[in-house]
Amino acid sequence: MKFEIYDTLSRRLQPVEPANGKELGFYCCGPTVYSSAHIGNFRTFVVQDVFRRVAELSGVRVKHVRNITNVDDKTIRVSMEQGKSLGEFTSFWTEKFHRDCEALNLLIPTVEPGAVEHIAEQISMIETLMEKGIAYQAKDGSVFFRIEAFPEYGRLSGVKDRELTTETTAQADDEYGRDSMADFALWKAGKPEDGDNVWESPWGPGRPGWHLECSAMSIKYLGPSFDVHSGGIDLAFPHHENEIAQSEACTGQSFSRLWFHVVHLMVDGKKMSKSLGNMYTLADLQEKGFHPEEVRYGLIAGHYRKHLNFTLGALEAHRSNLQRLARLSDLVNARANFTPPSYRELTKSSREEGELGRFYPAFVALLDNLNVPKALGELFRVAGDIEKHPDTVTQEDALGLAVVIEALGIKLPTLEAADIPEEIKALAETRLQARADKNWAESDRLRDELTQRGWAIKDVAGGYEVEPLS
RNA sequence: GGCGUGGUGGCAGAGUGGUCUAAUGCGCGGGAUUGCAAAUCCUGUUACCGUCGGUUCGAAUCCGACCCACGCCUCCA
Repeated sequence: MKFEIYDTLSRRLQPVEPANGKELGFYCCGPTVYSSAHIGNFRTFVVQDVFRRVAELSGVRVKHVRNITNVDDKTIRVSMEQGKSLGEFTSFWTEKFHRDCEALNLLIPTVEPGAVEHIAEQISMIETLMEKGIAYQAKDGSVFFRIEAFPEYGRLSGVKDRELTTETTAQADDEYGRDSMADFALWKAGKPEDGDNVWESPWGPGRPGWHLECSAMSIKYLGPSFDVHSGGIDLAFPHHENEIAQSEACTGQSFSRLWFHVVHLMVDGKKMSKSLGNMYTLADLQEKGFHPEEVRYGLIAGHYRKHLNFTLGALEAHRSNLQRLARLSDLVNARANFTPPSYRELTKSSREEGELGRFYPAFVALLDNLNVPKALGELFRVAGDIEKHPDTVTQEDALGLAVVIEALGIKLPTLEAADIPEEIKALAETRLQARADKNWAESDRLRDELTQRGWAIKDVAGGYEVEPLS
């Protein structure tokens, strides 16, 4: 079975394989670093991470490029409001983003270029487009891409003749002096409110348009024509449409071969929005006592091409699933006398049927357009069999489980005891004695006290186990 | 208005012509265990698949209409 993904461009499943036969060029539109990314943003990044893992575990080498948008209207505006330099401001949020990525067990991209470090490349693309007569400078000094000059425009999103259909176009012609309202900015002329955040260019001081950075950086690191480009569904139009137009017009070659888009996350059945107060960040959820692994599980638990309804209740359910998987993994590895190889090690070969034992169907579900829910179903179905008949575990089962868990990027909770503070230990010991004395009232009182202090106690044969309540 | 996606049990979420009275997880019921719990284990939990028609020997799965929800339509993943 080959890895296939639904391609927005051709509107059908397409095999995921490198055109050059060696390495898959994979570009993801990264975050704009002006605040904490929210879980909706992370749904996209986590799905892209699973995509990469599945590709690598099926034997495809991946060059993963994900940009950081560290110069745009918002980063400039907010940094100015806070009286910080753009660099200082965006570094802060970039680091925050990296910490969240790590917590969510995202693989680090092969290259993570920042827009502001690639202004020269962007200017060079604009120059080419100017030479070809596809770009023009408007009266306010900005440079625009002439959509008329690119007849293919609209292929990805199916949007055509947009100026006739949008309401916003009817009003407000020409604040910038564009030839057509549909034309988009390649270079934005500097304005007084931009402060020092302007760069020199042949068209005067200003900054690159947002769409351009992805074209410039993907072409720089993956070449004019590469394999896969991905982002949130909202980016399909206009961002990706514009990327295709400017890139292909500039290089004369076809841009990304495949496109896959991740559908938006809903929270409690509604679109996330500031006014509804349901725009969770990872930190928000951690404050509520949830672990990043549970959040990751929640973000992949629905198929990426459908709305995912994210709820706190579901998050609680995931905790027990993760614990069950951890127990299963221990059981399987012990039975098969198997030590799970590292992720790196696992990606060194492709996966054939038979090699993954009973977990092969779960992996196949992932190869089939990243069907994570189906994969989880298959995973738990086999889990049930194994729990009932542990003696049937094989080497292949053990490898299969390891591969599937790595493909999903699931970090299993450790089953070992956490560090227990002395006073908690003392309470537990006292309770053990009370139980030995059959002093149930005292024993229950001590259990309540432990609970109040945030610890759960379980009685096991001849002793107890304590663990932090989460 | 244009383009697009989806409506499956208490919740989440697979399933795209027959083995579907529909996977899986959570929840819930019963039992074992426990001083009582928790955790764990066993066991049960019969959704007719938005509505109405149509095609077919046969549809959750195909077609049509309608209802509803959601997304994109200039910088929001």
